[in-house]
Amino acid sequence: MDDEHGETVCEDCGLVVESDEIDRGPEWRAFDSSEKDEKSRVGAPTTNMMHDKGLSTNIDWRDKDAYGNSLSGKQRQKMQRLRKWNERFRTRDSKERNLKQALGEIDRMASALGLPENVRETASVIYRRALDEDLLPGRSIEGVSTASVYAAARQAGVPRSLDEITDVSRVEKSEIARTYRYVVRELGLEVKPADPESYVPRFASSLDLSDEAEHRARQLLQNAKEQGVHSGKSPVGLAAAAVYAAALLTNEKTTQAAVSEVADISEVTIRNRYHELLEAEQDLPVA
DNA sequence: CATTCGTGAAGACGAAT
DNA sequence: ATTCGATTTCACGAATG
Repeated sequence: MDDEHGETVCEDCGLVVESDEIDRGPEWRAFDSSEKDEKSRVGAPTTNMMHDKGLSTNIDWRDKDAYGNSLSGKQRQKMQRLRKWNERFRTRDSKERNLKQALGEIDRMASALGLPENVRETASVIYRRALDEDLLPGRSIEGVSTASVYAAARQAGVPRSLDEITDVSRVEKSEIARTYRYVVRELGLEVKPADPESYVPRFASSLDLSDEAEHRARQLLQNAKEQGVHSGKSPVGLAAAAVYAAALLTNEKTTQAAVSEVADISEVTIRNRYHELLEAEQDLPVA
């Protein structure tokens, strides 16, 4: 369990046990002149995710030690080497500034979405690569940051829907989607279509459903998968339908409206899908 | 009364051209 | 850049319990 970000999250499945707790941390700083405040100021302070982990240093050019004494020849050479390296980092200043800002955003969004630590790290890595490959020009830092989080969450098997991502991001959905596709393609990232099953725990949890129902939902999905019932269908929709169907099968009270609410999927879609799921279930008797 | 179900028109998206 | 096909959504009314 990890509750350092105000949420109690199951480490391996990403299930959010307690969600609406307060993430106390300092107010986030202003980003730039175009800072459009309003929504989502829920970021936790970042220490270990700073762009350089707080290790950047300034090295004086004089060959004196902290007491003002001159340095020996050996020491002097050592200092030269250090300066060289330090300078090397400094010349990357513009990129570093981007990184710093982007990582802050990534951390903020991941925190707001209750994503585990490893996802943030993955997102950071993706962003760094994007930066290294000069994918930034023409695209907003915000957009790429968001896309990185989206991709990272999917790769880690704890996907968040595009809508959920959009809620905590500062850019529009269409741009996120566009940037995401671009980044995935350019970086050759391997992201399989989201697995509907990975949404199940979260939905079931939000609806207070039994473990049995949750398990049932998974079965329905696996079943559907084998029969190729999905394909072109929204993974989130399938997950929502499976959860609803499972609730019915285990006689637990839930309405389409409730599922629709937590999954952010229309009732109509849930209806269509869960009919398909149940049909698939019949054609293939439980093994 | 609440919930579920089905429909048809409209929008969004991806693929193909 | 536009067109096409499939999917999802919205709004509504009917049926079900």
